[in-house]
Amino acid sequence: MKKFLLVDDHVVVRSGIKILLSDIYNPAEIHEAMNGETAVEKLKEHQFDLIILDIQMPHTDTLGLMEFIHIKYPEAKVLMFSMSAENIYAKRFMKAGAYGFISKEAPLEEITRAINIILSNKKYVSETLAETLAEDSFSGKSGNPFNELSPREFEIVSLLLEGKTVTDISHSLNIQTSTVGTHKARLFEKLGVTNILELKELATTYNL
Amino acid sequence: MKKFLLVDDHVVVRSGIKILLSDIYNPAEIHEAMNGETAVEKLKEHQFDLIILDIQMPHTDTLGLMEFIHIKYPEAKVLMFSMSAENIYAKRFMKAGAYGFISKEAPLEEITRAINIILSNKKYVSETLAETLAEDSFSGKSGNPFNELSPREFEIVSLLLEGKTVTDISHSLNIQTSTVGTHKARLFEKLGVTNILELKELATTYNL
DNA sequence: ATTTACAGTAGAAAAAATTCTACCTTCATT
DNA sequence: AATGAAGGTAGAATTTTTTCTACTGTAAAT
Repeated sequence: MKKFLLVDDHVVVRSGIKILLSDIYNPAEIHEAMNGETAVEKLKEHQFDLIILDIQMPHTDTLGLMEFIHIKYPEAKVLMFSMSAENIYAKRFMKAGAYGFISKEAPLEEITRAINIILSNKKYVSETLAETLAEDSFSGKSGNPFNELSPREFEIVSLLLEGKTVTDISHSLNIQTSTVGTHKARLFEKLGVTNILELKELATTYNL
Repeated sequence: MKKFLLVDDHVVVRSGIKILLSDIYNPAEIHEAMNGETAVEKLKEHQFDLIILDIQMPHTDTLGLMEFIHIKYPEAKVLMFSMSAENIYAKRFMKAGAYGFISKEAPLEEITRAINIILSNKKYVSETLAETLAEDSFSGKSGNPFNELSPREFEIVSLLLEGKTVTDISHSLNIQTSTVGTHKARLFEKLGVTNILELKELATTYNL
């Protein structure tokens, strides 16, 4: 009998996945956790075949949890479940050892397919995500994306995250606004973000 | 037999509510819609006892939909379902004619209770929300600064928080960028913030 | 009935940010 | 020694945002 762990803070979502799961695997042993803490407890008690992990939960560092599971319980396969579609974090979760990444908006069949693929020990990623991943597996990038930044870019990203404007920065660094602008554009490109809010979010996940 | 309509873009959420519902009312006729458009079609075809409406759906103006239902089908009672807890939107939806407002984080019993109360023709609000509503119905100020915003300002603040630029907003709202700029400046002033990151922080504090 | 307050709008001017191109360095690789 | 990639810089042109002023309608208040 397959053992599952659902980690999500919403009852209705857990219930929904539960029936989906018991439609595919019957009988199935399904455990639930509504936060990271409970999830860790459950992990101590059982050995799961599949963990379905919601990406956004209050008071929970999901990326950290993902890494923890990968290191401590490498045999447990994790499917990340995200509210928003192709989430900017997908890549990072895959690198942290997730077996799959899927959006809650996905049709039922795709979710089912993802679960089946993972249970047969293969990784699941959507087509679009697969492309993105393939792209930089060549360039061998890994780990914290902020490490890719040059010293100057890092300096600027820090000021940007403090709410400083391009002009502020150009003054305190005694360079032209266009120079700051160039750095900013390059670092946005490197980090794969398109605006300051996304940058902030990314920085938060890497607790910068 | 009771007739229900579930409006939510996530399959798993709909499934979750569905089993919850059929636990309480059996038999029950349950219809589903994954966006506003489909919901409107369903409304033409059936007369529902209860509509459960997710507050955040892409490509859907849920507040507008709520108002539409209230005007066009005043006998249909709507329970708003929100991802985040005591959400700043709650009040607006209640004013737009919703019969209840509940968080997806709420325990099962509370969701059940909410549904039952509404089906017996009474309004349901959580204790904390009830307080908030009572509070500023006679004493002007409430703690939440977002309540000071005008409808238009609120609309704009939401888009800003999604990372939309002033120009984006001016297009989607069909107004001048200078107009959006004015709204933005006024709302920054009202909220006491000076940049988008502070705005985001404030919004997070108030669970928006 | 008149005033006052607020919300929504925008034109014009000014300021800020972005984009594009390009010029130096430095440093590693062939 | 030569080539090339990457980092830091900026001028110029362009686009976007901000600021300031001001007109309008509606709703509450005197």
